[in-house]
Amino acid sequence: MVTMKEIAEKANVSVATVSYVLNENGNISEETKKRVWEVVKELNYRPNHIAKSLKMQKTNTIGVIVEDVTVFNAPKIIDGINENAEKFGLSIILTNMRLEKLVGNHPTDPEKCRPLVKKIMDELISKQVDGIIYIGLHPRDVTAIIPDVDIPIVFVYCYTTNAHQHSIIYDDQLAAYEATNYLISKGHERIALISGHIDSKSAHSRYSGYYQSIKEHQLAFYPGYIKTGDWYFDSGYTLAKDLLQHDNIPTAILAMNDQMAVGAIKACNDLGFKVPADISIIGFDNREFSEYSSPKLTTISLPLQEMGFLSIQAIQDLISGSSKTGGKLTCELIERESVCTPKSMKI
Amino acid sequence: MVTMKEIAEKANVSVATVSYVLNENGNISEETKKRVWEVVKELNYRPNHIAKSLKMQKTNTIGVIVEDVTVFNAPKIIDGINENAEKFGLSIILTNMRLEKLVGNHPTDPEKCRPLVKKIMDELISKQVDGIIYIGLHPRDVTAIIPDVDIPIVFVYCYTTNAHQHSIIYDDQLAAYEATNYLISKGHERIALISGHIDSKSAHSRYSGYYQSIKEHQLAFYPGYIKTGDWYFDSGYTLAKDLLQHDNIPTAILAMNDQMAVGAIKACNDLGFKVPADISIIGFDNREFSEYSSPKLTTISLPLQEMGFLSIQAIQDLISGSSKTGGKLTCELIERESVCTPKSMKI
DNA sequence: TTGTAGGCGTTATCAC
DNA sequence: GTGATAACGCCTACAA
Repeated sequence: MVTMKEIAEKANVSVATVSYVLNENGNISEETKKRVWEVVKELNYRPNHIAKSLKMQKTNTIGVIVEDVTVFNAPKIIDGINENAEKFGLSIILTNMRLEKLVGNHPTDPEKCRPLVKKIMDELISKQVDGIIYIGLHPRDVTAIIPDVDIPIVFVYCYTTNAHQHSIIYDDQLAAYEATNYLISKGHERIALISGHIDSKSAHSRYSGYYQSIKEHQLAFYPGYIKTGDWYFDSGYTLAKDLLQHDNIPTAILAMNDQMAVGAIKACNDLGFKVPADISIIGFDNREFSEYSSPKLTTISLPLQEMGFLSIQAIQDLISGSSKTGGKLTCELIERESVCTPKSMKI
Repeated sequence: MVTMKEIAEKANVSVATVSYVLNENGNISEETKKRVWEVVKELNYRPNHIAKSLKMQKTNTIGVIVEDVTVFNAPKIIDGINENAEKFGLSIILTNMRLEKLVGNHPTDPEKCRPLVKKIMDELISKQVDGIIYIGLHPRDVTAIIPDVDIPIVFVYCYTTNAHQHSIIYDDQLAAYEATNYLISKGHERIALISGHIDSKSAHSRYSGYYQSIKEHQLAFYPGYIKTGDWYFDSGYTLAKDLLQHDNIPTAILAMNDQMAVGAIKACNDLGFKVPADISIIGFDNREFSEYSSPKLTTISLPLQEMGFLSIQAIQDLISGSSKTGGKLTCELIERESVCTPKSMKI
């Protein structure tokens, strides 16, 4: 490895001078500058960030902890982080907890997770990262999992109740509210809901949004229209069948994720209902496969890339001590082919 | 930040002694060890990896360059990297080139890419990474893109002709060969192929595998059964329609990726052919959505996680100078619902 | 305008 | 058994 010392010798100056010209501070004559730069190019010198970090007590590096990279939200969030990190000249050390492999789809047990997170954070702090971004597997309160460390942390796709830490989340309730509004605006009055696990924060918020819209439009609320699934395809399939095999069939179904929505589409097909002619279906999450269903699924897109992008801004704010505004991000409705005006409304 | 010096003072020993007990080398009395450890716990000391790296001239860190994290292959490869990196005690610095955003789906222009890669590699080398893993967007020769640097590099999901660098790839030809064999074993004799871009290395290899199988089984080779698409859903749809609206309709279609396979399924449905009863369809890549199609798509699974896992092994071999065995990884056939025995064979 | 020297937190050599 | 002390590569007062 070529060092400043070697540059200095070859250019007949001191290391200090080399440092000055490299960092473009200090008062150095054009003459010397030129000579130093020539040697730098010639020897293909690359500054040693490790040494610099040690001296400066700053690494310009952010530790990113992902609960699981293979989960659908992670890549886009990471992409957003990268995009903005580059603008700030920050590097990313990525640690993947592989949580889904470790605990499966079960609710994450704080007692098991905490030591894991603690170990990873200690490691990151040892590496002198300037801050940490923590990307959750699903939206939930992770306060109980996070050890008490003295370093800026920003949570993405999950949140904490610690006031001095920031959380970047999106507005589940608003999204479900708008999805329901959209259905109503198309003329639907009998709208069923296929929910995810009832103990899930998201499911709860999305339900609230649905309910809010129904009430605001003074539509009848049928408890029988609320079905609770488990987020998976099969539950969407069986619950939709349920809905379609009883009296008072709904004209539209709002599913709380795309898997269940696609399952619902299959149920309709199997039972001889056409989507969307006979029944409209709307999903949630805008997963990649929602574009490949027949009909293509109308759904809600989550602001994942934006969340990643903002998390870098937030961590910078935390590091530099400037105050930070909160606020939830909003989702976007993606209109495709699985929703239309109900039959009864048609001319 | 608490340092060894502070530990030393509080424990009434020298820094050297602290170092000895922390690293468990040197001959230190149990007495002193105990005293030092107590202070370490008490002050919650964390070693400074930056200082250590500087001294040891080794960071135990691998730079991972991903051409695009949001592309389907990346998360699983990264997951494999993480899994094995943890076992070796290695950290990962992740850099995302975001290539797809920058150059789109066009063939990557070496003249544009090279400076980009050069910049990223210089940055990584400045950070003193012990080696670099480069994850490609799609399988291709990236030799022209890679600057000449003196650090171990392993390529994943792409390859180079440089002898001193390793590439981790899977066997496209074998996979297509086996997919075709599978169709033939089910009794199919008229098997059409929906190919990707003809200038793609993968498309070429997969075609070879298909051809090899047809020939080995002494089946007739109809050039009219070979259709060239562009990897997207729509091309699968229109090309399958082509195939089904002319004479001598095939009994099975091998599509070179899942998007086109799903497009082909839709074409069959629209034309009144049942999948798989009238026509069998097999895809490639085992994308997430292949599980949500109706019928569920039979396809080829790529060993992505394994490739990531092995890349860490390979980079370690390169770093430690031990020789390394090459060899392509094999894919796995995922049997689902889109293939069955052709009608003519049924009782 | 340039050079000297101290120090960032470690490890390791040598002396005691 | 333990302690000084010199690096590792860089930055930056301060001196010249």
